[in-house]
Amino acid sequence: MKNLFLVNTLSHQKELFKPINPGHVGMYVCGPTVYGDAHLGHARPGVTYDVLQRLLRHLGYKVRYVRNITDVGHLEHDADEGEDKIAKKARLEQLEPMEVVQNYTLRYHEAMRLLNVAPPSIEPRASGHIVEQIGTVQKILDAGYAYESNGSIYFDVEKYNKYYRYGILSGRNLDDTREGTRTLDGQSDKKAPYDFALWKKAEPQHIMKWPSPWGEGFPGWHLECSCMGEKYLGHEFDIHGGGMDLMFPHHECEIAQNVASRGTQGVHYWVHNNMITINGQKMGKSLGNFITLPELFAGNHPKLERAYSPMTIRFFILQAHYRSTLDFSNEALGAAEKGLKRILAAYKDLLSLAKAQGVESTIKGTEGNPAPAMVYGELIDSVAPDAPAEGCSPQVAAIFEGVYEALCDDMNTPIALSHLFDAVKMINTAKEGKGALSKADLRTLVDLFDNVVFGVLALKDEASSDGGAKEVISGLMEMVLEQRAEAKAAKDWAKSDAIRDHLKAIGITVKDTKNGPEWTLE
RNA sequence: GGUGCUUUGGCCGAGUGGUUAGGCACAGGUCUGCAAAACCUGCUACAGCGGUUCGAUUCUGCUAGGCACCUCCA
Repeated sequence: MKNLFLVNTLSHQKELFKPINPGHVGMYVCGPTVYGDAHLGHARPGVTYDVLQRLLRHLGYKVRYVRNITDVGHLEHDADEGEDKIAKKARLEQLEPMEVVQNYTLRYHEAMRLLNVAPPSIEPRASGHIVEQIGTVQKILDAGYAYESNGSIYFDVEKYNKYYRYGILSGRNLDDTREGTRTLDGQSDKKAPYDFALWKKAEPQHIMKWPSPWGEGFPGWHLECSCMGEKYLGHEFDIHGGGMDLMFPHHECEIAQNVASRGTQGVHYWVHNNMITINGQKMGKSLGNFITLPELFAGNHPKLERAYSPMTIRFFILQAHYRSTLDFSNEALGAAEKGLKRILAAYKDLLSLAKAQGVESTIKGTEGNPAPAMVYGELIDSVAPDAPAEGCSPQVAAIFEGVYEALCDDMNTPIALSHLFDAVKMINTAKEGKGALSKADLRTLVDLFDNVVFGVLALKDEASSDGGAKEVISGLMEMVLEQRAEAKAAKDWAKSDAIRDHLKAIGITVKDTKNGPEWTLE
């Protein structure tokens, strides 16, 4: 099994990944708060941790991937006087809170499906784990790290910090936090401004509330991840992922809660993805500068010159390292679209070159689009081979090694892609008849594309996934191109160009090659 | 104010103490009835000023700009 290295936020260093239980990985990722459509920023962790779980599986690990849905307890503005986000949205739209949750959860799932993000093994909801959360609050109270105040329970950061370090993840100490925390107007029930709510008392008019030993209320936001992580992955588990903006206070609080309730930090590797920016600024809800995924796919947003397909978005994200910021622009997305197209076109050529030498793809799925199944446990058919096929050329072997080395080096997808583009060039050269690829080379490359491009990076050819209609179109195209060939043979250029132009207008591009015409849809 | 990160060619974006990232765009060429694609060639950058070094884009100091978190945010 190849060694995987990950940058652990706890140490700020690249560390060799060693799972708690050999061969098994428990991974928890903070999912969305479902009170609005997912935007481009949400696509980043979606894709990043999708690649991570696919990579882990491809490396031979059995993975339990938990990604939550936050459907309650997310306070707005501040933990004191705030209002539950879901409840507020429900009030505005005159809906049951769970209607809002259901609607946006389904829309989130659809956006992730389009991005070819495989569903997690478990997708727990905060509202379904109220009992567990009350239990954790009680444990923290019993341990003496929380206090009750006016029907709410707060975490006693000051006391916790006496025995442990609050700020271990984000690298700050309590004094810094003390200085930086604003003095909030209005009466607060908290002893200190940096204390955070574990359980919040619900006002009579509050619509989302549950009974508890401390009266009717709802859980604090940070609590759900502690509880659900523990419930499904155990006291300690391997990887916890999320956006960098969640590092403080969310993940910091999570660690404090874990230590206070179960005596362990709970997580071995903290992985944080960076933000997507627009004009150099973070794309975020509060800034109002976000573009939702449905808007991107449809092209209906003032900042968009046109629509961009889900795979373009996925490729765009993969072209940057997950820990770097990534700046949105129409130009960058256009470039991503072309690059992706180039890789997919090369794969088709690779398959025909390979077929000529009796080498076939071993991946299930339709030819030219072996998109892996979206079913848990069936993401990737094969485990990463240790070496390229016996007898392959040094150049191809170098690509093989380079791709896996990059992926295992803190998921360096841009470097992996750069090696794959080297392969693209080799394939194109071979197609031109200017270079030859041996049977072993072809075997190595086909496997590499199947395993990495379609398996781990999970790109897919969106155009050729129409199923039944595809065969009808193929038949029609054969007929049309025959007509055009006749026109060409008679040197009736006007007619042959007219056919080509007409096809182009309906989204079919025809290219004349040495081996006859080729066509692609969209 | 506190903490941390960052500044790469027309754009996006990797990386390194001395050797080509890659993609997109652009220019010239090959091929083609034309077009497209592909291939070949060219474009060779690392904010500014010092320091360490035989040598720094890469280490270090300062300056300037940018960003993130400290409040909800992926």
